[in-house]
Order: sequence, then C-alpha cells, then structure tokens
Amino acid sequence: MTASEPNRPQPLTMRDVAARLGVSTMTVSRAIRGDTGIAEPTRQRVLAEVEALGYRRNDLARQLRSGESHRLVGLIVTNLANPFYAQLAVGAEQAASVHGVGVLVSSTNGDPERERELVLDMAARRLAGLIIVPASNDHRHFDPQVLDGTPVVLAATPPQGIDVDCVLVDDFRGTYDACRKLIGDGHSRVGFLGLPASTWTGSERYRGFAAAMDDAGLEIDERYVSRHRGDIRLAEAATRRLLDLPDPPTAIITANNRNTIGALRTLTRSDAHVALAGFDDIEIADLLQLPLSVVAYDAGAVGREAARLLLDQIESGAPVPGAATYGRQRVLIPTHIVDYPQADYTDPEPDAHLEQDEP
Amino acid sequence: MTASEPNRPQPLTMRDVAARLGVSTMTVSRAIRGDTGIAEPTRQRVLAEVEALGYRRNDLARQLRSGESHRLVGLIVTNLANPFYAQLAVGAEQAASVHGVGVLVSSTNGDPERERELVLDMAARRLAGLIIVPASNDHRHFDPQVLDGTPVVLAATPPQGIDVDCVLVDDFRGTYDACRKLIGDGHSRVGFLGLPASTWTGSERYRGFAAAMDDAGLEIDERYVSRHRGDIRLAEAATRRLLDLPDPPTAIITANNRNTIGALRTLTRSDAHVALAGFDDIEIADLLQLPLSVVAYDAGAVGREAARLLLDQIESGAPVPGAATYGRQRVLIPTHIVDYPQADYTDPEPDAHLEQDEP
DNA sequence: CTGTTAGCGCCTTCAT
DNA sequence: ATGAAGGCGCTAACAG
Repeated sequence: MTASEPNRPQPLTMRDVAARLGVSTMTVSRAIRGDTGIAEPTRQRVLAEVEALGYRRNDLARQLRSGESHRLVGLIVTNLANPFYAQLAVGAEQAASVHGVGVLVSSTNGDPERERELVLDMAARRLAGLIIVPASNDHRHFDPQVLDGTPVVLAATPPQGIDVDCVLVDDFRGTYDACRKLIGDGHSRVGFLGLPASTWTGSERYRGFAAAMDDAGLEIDERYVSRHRGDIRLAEAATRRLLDLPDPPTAIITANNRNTIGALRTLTRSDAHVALAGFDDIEIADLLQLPLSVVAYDAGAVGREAARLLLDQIESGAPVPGAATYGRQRVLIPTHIVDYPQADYTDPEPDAHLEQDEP
Repeated sequence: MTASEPNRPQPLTMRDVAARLGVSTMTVSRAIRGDTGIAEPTRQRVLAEVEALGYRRNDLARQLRSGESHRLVGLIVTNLANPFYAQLAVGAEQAASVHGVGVLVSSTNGDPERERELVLDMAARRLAGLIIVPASNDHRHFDPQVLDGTPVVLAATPPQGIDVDCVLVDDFRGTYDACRKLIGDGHSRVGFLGLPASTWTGSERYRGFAAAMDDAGLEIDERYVSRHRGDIRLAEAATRRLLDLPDPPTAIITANNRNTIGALRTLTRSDAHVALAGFDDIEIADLLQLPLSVVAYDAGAVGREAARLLLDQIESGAPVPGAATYGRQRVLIPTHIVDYPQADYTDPEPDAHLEQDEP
C-alpha cells in the first residue's frame, strides 16, 4: 500500500451501488440495461441511486463479458488537414454516432509503413471495423483474414487482391467532364497535373482526361502531362515548367486540390492566360483572382457511405470472406462540374486595391 | 477438442497459444509483454507460435485486469470540417501517437446537449482523458470529479468553475495587433465582426480590438460592431449592413475564419474599398482578389500542447483537483500578423512567413 | 525461471 | 422478481 499515492478517485462499481441499496449486483445490472424481469419500483430506486452517486458502468468489463466488440471504428487517412479527408471524417463520424459508434482517426502522412502499423494496432485493439483510405496500392495488410476478422471498408480506392467493400468517387467521369468542358471552351492544348500512375485516383483521373481528349479527336502532348504526389510545391513547379514551354498549354486539369492550389499559385503570379479545372471543390473558389472550374462531389457522403457499409457488416455479424460471400459492395459517389467564373467582381480598375492602405 | 469451427473465426486466446506449446498462459503473457524473468529460448518459441497463429492479445481483457485505462483520448470539437479544428486534431493526434495513444474525435456542431452526452459517453468508455474545445461557457459537465476522474484539458477557452489545464490562443494580442496595424495604415473607422460576447474568444478578441482603439485615442462606433456565431452567411449579411451605412467603416476586423470568409464574399462582390483583417490564417489567402491581413498562429500546436498536458496528467497518475493541487497549467499559443498584399507577384517577399512551420 | 491461484467488473445461466 | 454461481481473457501476487 503506497501511502503517498494521490487519491485516484476509485471508479464506483456495481457492487458499490448494490451495497448501498441492499440488493445484488444483478438487480443493478438489470435496471441499467433496461432488462425485463425487474419490478418498476425497484428499477426506479436503482436508477435514482445511480444518478445520485454518479455511477457509470464500465464498458470494458461489459464488452469483455458479453463478447461485444468496441463500439468504435478506426478511420485511417493520409492527412486529416486536407479538407477532403476532414469532410470525409465528419461524414463517417456522423453516420457512426447515430449507432453509438465512435471514430478513432489517424493520419499516415502517406507512409505505407505507418499505415501498416496503424492497421495492426487497431485490429489488436479489437475495434469493430476499419475505414481506410489507402496510402499505397499494396492492400495485403488490410485483409480481414489477417486482422482477426476485423471488417474493412476502403474509401477512394478499390481493393486490390483482397475482398472488401469500398466507396469510390467517380474519378473517371470527373476528369472526363472537366476535360470536355475545357474542350468545349475551345481548348485543344490541355495540360494535366496528375498523381502517380500507381495509385487508383492517379490512373483513373488520367484515364478520364485521356478519354475526353480521345473522344474529341485531340492528341495528348506528353510534355503537358506530369505526375507526382499531391503536393502544393511540386504542383507549383510543374505548372511553371508547363508555362515555360515554347508552346504552353492553354488549359490545365489538376488531379486533386493540392495540385489545384499549386497551379493557382503559379498562374496567379504569372500573366499567362491559362484556363484551369481541378478535381475537388475549394471552399472559397469564388473569391479567387482567377476563374476556376472544379470537379465537385460530396466528400462527406464518402465517409457516410463507408460508415454505413461498415456498420452493415458489423451488425450483421461480420461475415468474413471465404465463409459466406455475398459479393462485396461498391458504392459510387457522383461528381459534377462547378464553374467559378470570377464574374462577381466588377471593379474596372484592378489597381485600386493597392490604394487601400491609405484611406 | 481442437474445434476449429469453419464458420466463425473465433479470436484466439492465450490459452490456445499456451496449449499448442504445452506451457501455461502466464508464460505466453510474459513473453508477449516483454516481461523479465523468462528464458530467452522460451520467449522465442512463444513469439514464433504467436506469429504463426496470428494471435493478438485482447486489449479489453488486459486493461480490465491491469486496471489501465484505454490508450485512447477523446477530442471534442464543434466542427472538424473547420480547418482550425482539423489542424488542431492533427496536432493532437501526432503528439498522442508518439505515446501509442489514439484519438477519438467527435463533433458537436455547437450543440451543448450533444457535447454533454459525448463527454459522459467517453468517460463511461473509460478513455484515458479528454481534450475539449467547449461549445458553450457552461463547463460544469467537464469536471473530472463527475467524470470518474477522467482528466480533462480544455483548448481555446479557459475553464470556468472547474479546475483543469488549458491551452489558449493569444486572442487579445491577436486582435490588438490586427487593429494596431489597421490604425497604423491610417484607418480610424474600424468595424468588428465578432463572436457572441458570452464566449471566451468572443469577449477576448473584442477586448483586443477595443484596447487598440482606445490606445490610439479612437472611439468605437457601436454601429460598426456586430456579434454572432461564426457563420459565413451571417457574416456576409453583417458586412452588407456595414457597407450600407451612410458612413461605412474603412476597415473591418473579423473574429474567426468563418467571419473572414463571409466578409470577403460581400466585399469581393461590392466595389467598396474596405481593408480587412481577420483572426485565423487562410490557406490560399495569397490567391484572393482582395488583400487580407490575418492573425496567424500554429493551430497544430494547440492540439499538440493540449495532448501533452493531458498525457502528463495521465502518466503521472492523474491527480484530481482537491487532492493534490499543483495549480493548473495554462499554455498560451502566440499569434502573429501575416499580410497577404494581394497578388502583385512580380516581387515575392516572404518575410512574413518566417514563423510558419512548413515541411 | 515457470506455474498456480485469484479476481478485475460485468453479464449469462440457472436457481429460488 | 431477485439472487448465487461462474466465467469472459488476461495478469498481479505469490508459490515452487
């Protein structure tokens, strides 16, 4: 017995409550669970005492005994600070909270090794399931069979080599429509700031771009195409290189919001007149100096649908692939083009802004 | 009796592992925990078998027996889709993950009732601690004494009526400096789009504004001051009303990023020449049509520091107020003004960004 | 070094 | 309608 231990307030147990009422712990348990087979007056007495004492049932013990898993799912994304993932997380959290399920969020910073650790750790914690936006195209470590049967749903990328549900954005259609729009506006020299071809979004979004060019009978100039991980700095530099070509493109399509911002940085600083269309909406796109078209979609819905698929599995007893295979689900979130024409501002003399410091 | 049911992959237990090696569960337990007092060859044998079987320890049972809390902390914010909270969450998550602690994130949408439910639920789940950005100024339901001793750290708002640590942003200094800057630029008719006076940030940010005006010998025109919850639409309308005054302000200060965006929407659509300074940085402020000054600070640091304070308490045995009162900690995150002079990018001059941490 | 005993807090089962 | 016994999976505390 260490005497100098600061009094860590002993969580009350059912025994404490039961003792104070002179009943058994079972009576308390039944009252709290709302179980049948307990007299109403008794239940009231118990609940009153629980309230008075501020007692709360220990979920750990309950779940251990009743064999339930945690009412907790994991969400693994590359970077929660990216608005897309933040919205996805909000959607997942809302859908889960309706079922009393919490969401444990972790960012991998795109590191597959960290992703692997996180997945294993979450499985060891006996989470009820995982929603994963994969950082790489190696999905073997997501296989529920190696995760004690922990159900898994992928988002933004379809499973490769494993058999799980997923929620996808209509990547192909998004860039296809964006490119069609630019072509419709008269552009034929269209650049593309893409993502690594090894990723699903990288290849699909490129495919949409290429298909639209092809359907319009236009050639893709390979000098206009660059691929790199979504990173503002890299996109700035890539855009710079496009502008420095002897015959630069007259329009650019970007494959995600990081690339869009990078392109905007370079374009805003140059006086080139290049049309821009980008995947992912941007909250204040209507306030930019340059007109912008975006491939918009409901990012929250990606999270909501993923949570829904996961909870369906969890509540139906998480049938593991190989046992009862229903065929996996695949939900597609549609995209649509939004134009921010930069038309609201009707100031005839842009220089006027510079005078604002002197009233 | 090796009942390997093909239907439901029942999670393996230590007994299964122990049985296959002909040892006791204690030996397995010691091997897994890295406990001393076990022969190295034995440990290797055990670990090899664990690996071969894909066994994972049940954390629920371990925590129940060892009395440890979850390696899990809760983070309660009003809206994770707000970039400020997203960055805060990333900071908290990074700091926690270093200690092997996960973060359970929940949004309240500013609803105090939901906040209350969430807090009680998280305490019942026996989380190791809570980081809370309060939705209201009623903090009674955060008192660790009514949460079974669950440690609590507040962020962005100091505790009221309870005795817990907190991490604050230098709200007063931020708006003070912003206002000084506008005054230094020659403005004397300064408007203020504030937050409800009942909130800490609402009153402090107003106080900074008022102090700067006062120090400069300027009067505050009450017609120029509005207060409402941070909401883009409300801020748009409030800005409209300011512009419609017979003698509108020549500069406006906004109290958070929602208000800043609302003001920008209205200002961008008007041809009024009103200077704008706003609390919270905005990622693409350099790409806007209008010049903007912001009160910037390291939002990630708010989360990191909050996690640090919380983990300190958790690992030191969470002394609860009333027992051993050390005096609570209060960490202040500094602010600094960043000017986005509206893209005249012929002369990039990045000295304002010196304090920003960027990979 | 390894095994035995006991019990964390709760809930399932069966008795009364 | 209530209570007594037992165990979920794991690990302190003590054997040997």
